[in-house]
Parts: sequence; structure tokens; C-alpha cells
Amino acid sequence: MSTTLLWFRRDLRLGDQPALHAALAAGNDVLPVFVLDPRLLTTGGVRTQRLCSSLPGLRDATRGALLIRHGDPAEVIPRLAREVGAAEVHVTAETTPYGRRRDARVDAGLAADGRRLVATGSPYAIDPGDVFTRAGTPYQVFTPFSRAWREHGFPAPSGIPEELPWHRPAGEVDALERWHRFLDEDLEGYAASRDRPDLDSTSRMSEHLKYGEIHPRTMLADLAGHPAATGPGAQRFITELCWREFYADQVWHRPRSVWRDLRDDLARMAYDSGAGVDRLVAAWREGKTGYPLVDAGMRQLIAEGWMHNRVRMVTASFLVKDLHVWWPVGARHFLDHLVDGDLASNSQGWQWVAGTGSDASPYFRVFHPVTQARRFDPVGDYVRRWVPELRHLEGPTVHEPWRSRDGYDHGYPQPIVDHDHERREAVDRYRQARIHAVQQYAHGSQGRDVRLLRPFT
DNA sequence: TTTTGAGTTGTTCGA
DNA sequence: GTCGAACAACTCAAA
Repeated sequence: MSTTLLWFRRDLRLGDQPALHAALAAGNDVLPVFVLDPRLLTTGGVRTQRLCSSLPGLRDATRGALLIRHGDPAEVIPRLAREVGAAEVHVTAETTPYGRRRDARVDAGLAADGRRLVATGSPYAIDPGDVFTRAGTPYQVFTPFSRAWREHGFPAPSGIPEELPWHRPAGEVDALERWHRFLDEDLEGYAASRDRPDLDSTSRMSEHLKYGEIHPRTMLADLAGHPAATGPGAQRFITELCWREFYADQVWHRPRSVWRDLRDDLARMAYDSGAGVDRLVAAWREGKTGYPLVDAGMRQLIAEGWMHNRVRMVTASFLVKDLHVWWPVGARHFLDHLVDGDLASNSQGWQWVAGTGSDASPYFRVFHPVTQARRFDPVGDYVRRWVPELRHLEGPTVHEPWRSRDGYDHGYPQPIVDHDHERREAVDRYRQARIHAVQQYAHGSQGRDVRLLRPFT
């Protein structure tokens, strides 16, 4: 009996794991392996840390069978396959630009030796590139995509194969536990309270999805079987999962859009750069803009490696529309600090805010940092949690320290820009860019320098 | 091929 | 204080 390699990447689970079933179907001994790829470890230190803390759990779950290797997978995997005499290497298909290139190189390395890379399934309920319009083209608008996606149907989840003496790794156990707690306690109120950063009312499943400790198909099956399956909470949650898949689909069809404008409409957009704005961007990164909700979010990002979705939009809007900075600068910062940092969701979410993406926000939609704070952090608890210099302000007065006589007594900074002024400036610039969009079309956005952004993730 | 209805997340202004 | 309109046309998807 020969050996088959099962190469884990962002699918660190044993339940609902199609690649594992495919590896077993080959009728061989399955040898699990994880490769620490220096190319990926150079960015996103928080995710490297998270990964390294979950690998021991995976090794325990496989009764110590998991091999951990370091190096370029295009060298490591073919060499290992040769060592153990594996004819096939099984994986979950990767869909990001770097992952696809890497897998093509690994496949070529294996093929030179008469071996194969076999990809089964993907980290999505429906594989990116599998949902098409009736005309056979990819969707570019979310709502019709979501209709087609819901109608497409997906295979039922599968359990852990009985013939294996393995058990669920700790990360997968945590994911399932958190998921079931969410289903029991917070699903029904989800639609109403998901926008409230002061409450702990979101699922917090993003990091488990990022590492594949749970498969979205498992979640969709659980939602369909839930007593409140047709209620607004479950429906809204399905929509959020669908956004993740829509964005992965966009990146599948347009891989370059992870660091460049998806659309050329705003190719002439005048963004600020240079020393003057660098100082402002530094203040944004540190959570010292003088706008409490923005600062709370940016500090939560650094402290927790996570930021509430509503606040991600507000802070992103502030960088793009108040500081007039091109969105990849912010996308890079987010990706460097988010434990759940996902290339597709991050880049397309930023493009949505910047107005350059699919179904993007219209240019005149500019988030007001104080209005958003009053609406979604009504008592101010979220801001007080993350901005100690403002803890002495009570209730929603925390959102406008300039109105309190003692607002700046504990070192909180004055606003670095005037929002009302910058809002008008942003709208003017967008209007200008649109006037020139037609003549600029041929040039696209190649002029903007993305080399400084370390785009490999 | 042409036509038609529709389109995540906001804010401001004026009646 | 509340409400609808304006913001600006444009592109997509389906019939």
C-alpha cells in the first residue's frame, strides 16, 4: 500500500473536508503535511502567529502524523512526495492569485516526476467561477449574483471518515462551539444588532472561515435546519456569507483587482501622497485622528487583530474620503493586522468604500464619523472601551469631545482634519475624476505605484 | 437586439 | 422633528 499526501493550507479541519475524502478514495495511507511558506509568513504577523498556534492542534488530531515543513512549496512538496513515494498530493483548491500561481508551480514540479496535484473543493460553498449569468458571463452586481448563488445549490456537508483514527483539531472544535453558541443565542437578533460595535452580537466566525476551521457549507446546512431559518437573522447571515463568495468570485475572474482599481472610472482620481499626508495616515494607523469612533476602531484593530464590520467601513471611508488616500494603502494596513485578513474580502471591501469596485458605493456616499457613532454606538461604550483618554465623558457626549469643557483634559488629540470640509473636497474630486473618466479609459490605473505595498499575500 | 427595471451598509437640504 | 428628494447618471442582467 502506497502513500498519498494531504497538504493542508487554509482548510485546517477534518469535518466536511472533500480533499480528505478524495485522498482516502485513492485507497492509500494518508500522510498529512503543512508547509510554512516564507512568502506568506513575511506579511501579516498576526496571522503567522495564529497559524503557528493552531498547527499543534492539527498534529495532535492526526495522532502526531502531521508533518510540518518550511520552504517554497514548489520545492518542498515534490521532494516530500518523492521521499515517501506518493503518486498524488491532495489539496483543497486555492483561488487567490498567489495561491493559483503557487499550485501551478507545485503541479509542474510533481508532473516532472510523474506525480499529480489533485485539487478537490474550495473554501467556498460554491467554487469561485461557478456562478454565471444566463449569458455565461460572470456577475458584476451583487443582488443578481446572490439570487443565482442561492438557486445554484451546494453538496451536503460530509463528516470525518470513520476509517481514520483522527479526531477534530482544537481549532475546528473551537469553531464549531462558537458557531453553535451563535446559532443558539444571537442568530435571531443578528439582523437588528449586527451593526452595533458596542455589543458582542456578531458571529466572530471570520477568523475560523479564514483558516478553514469550518466550511461555509456546514454553516449553510445548519442555518437551513435552524428553527428561525426563514427569519431575518438567518437570511441576513446567508447574505453575508454570499458577500464573501461574491468577492472571491470577483477575484477569481479579475486577480489583478486585489491591489488595483477594479474599474477604470476613477483612473483620474486625485489622491494625496507625500510627506504631508504621510503624517495624517500615521495618525489614522495609530488611532489619533481626533474622531473618536475612527480612533476606537483603529486601536481595536491593533489590540485585537479584529475590527467590527461597521467600524471597518467608517475607518476606511475616513482614509479614502477625508484624507484622500488611495485605498490600497489602507487595505495593506488592514491585511497586516487582521487575524481574519482575507485577501479577496479585504481588497473588494476597500474598493466598495472607494467606489472603484463591483457594485461600489456611489461617490457622494460619505460616512460621517460622528453621525455613524451616534447611530451605531448610541451610548458610547465602544469608544470608551478603546479610547481611555475619553473615558471621563458620559454617554454619547464621548463622540464629540469638542463640545465638553473637559474633553481634551486627558490628552485626546484634536481632529486632524475638518470632516465637513474634506467631505466637500472628496465629492468635488470624484466629480472631476468622472468628467475625465472617458478620455482616461485607455490608461487605466497603471500609473499608480503599487510596488511599495508588498502585494504578495 | 432592444428595452426595462433595478441597484448593501449615507448625508444633507428644504418643505 | 420628520420626510422625501437630491446627489448623477450608469451599468448590469434578464426578458
